[in-house]
Amino acid sequence: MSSDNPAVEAPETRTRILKAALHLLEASQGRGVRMTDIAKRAGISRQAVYLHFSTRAALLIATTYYLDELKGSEERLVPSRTAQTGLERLDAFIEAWGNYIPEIHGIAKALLAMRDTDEAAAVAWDDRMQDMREGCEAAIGALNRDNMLSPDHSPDQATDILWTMLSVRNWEQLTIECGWPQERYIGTLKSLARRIFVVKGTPG
Amino acid sequence: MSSDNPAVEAPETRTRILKAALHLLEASQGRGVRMTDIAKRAGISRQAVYLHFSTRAALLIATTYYLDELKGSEERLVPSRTAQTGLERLDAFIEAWGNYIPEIHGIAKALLAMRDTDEAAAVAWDDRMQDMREGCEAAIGALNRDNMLSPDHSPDQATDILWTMLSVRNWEQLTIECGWPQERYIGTLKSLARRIFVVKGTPG
DNA sequence: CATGTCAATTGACACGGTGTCAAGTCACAA
DNA sequence: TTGTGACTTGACACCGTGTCAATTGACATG
Repeated sequence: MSSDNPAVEAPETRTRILKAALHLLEASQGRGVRMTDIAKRAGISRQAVYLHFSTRAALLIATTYYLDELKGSEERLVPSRTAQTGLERLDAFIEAWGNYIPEIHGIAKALLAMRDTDEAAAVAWDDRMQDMREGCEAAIGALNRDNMLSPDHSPDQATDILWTMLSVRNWEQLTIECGWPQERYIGTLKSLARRIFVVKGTPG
Repeated sequence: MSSDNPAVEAPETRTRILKAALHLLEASQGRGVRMTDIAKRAGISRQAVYLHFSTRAALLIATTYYLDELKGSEERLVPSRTAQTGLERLDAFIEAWGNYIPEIHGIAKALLAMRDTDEAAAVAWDDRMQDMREGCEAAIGALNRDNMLSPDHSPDQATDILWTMLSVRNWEQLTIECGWPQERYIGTLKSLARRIFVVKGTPG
């Protein structure tokens, strides 16, 4: 055993590796983190890392799960899921996901960089994005049930658009490249989403 | 001499390399194209490529200029620049750029992949994106001059948003991942832009 | 004809990063 | 005592980029 699955095993070292990876990825925004660096920071030899994770991609993927656990990615969605109206749900989802991005940005970027060359990394990333997409779908669906979804878009297309709006790349571009503070990012995305998806005028 | 600048030199081989690079990058959507492959397709040795381009990044950058020349990136902007109203200008710009993306996608993706690790590639890419941004700025400016820009956004912020909407990544996501046909991409982006940027109701 | 120059060739090599393998150490347990 | 399991060290293979030296062949100029 001793591999990439979430089996219970001597936790000590394994989690020390995950912590190390996480720290380095966050600190460097996901760029230029080698197996050597992670091992060094975990206080073990590079080869020992491979005793726990068969591959760099496997380690990165495991790191995302570790992160989710740490940061409670699930609990964050509660407000969105319990929202009464579609509008509230949309807002709550944008807020939950939008504020999660900066926390996962380092590891996300590293995974994203491997996506083009590494099959496993691609699958893992696409999985995560599929999860996120389900949130979008649910928010759009709630809006639709309230008869608040603009007739300009089918639910499917609206989901595609919201999903794209909320991509990690767009967050990067707006906050890092354009220099927007996080609050403005959240605020603007909420208002854009309302403007795009919510029916104009008051529904009959 | 014989390097990365656009100086005139024995064209034959140099352009054969560029053609080869272009072809491979387009065919593979920018993934997994090595110096060896390019050399082979150009019918020369790998080392000979370095007689013309000092570095892989330099070659990719030169390829973008070659592409622009081939596809007439400048002429494409004429309709946008000569548009009478801000609205027309916005539409024309989205159409011009949006239809240019699929043609540059292969090389764009390759350059984008190097952006994180290669300084020169990063600068080159950011340059191109800055050019594109100027188009966004001009379109928003024209809208503003017509008093058609929604008061929800300052011209600067509107430019940031349009620039982000029109990113290559977003095109990728909508067309490739979501499976949108190109026409729908163009149509939807036009209508989104109107909805986001154009003042609601008729201006007083 | 001799000379030089220039593009290109071949073959070898360094570097950096990932992943593998073999042998050895050290602690803890049956 | 013997094993077992986690870990170490050191060496090595693979890949792709970039470099270097020596050679070839064509073409031009004296």
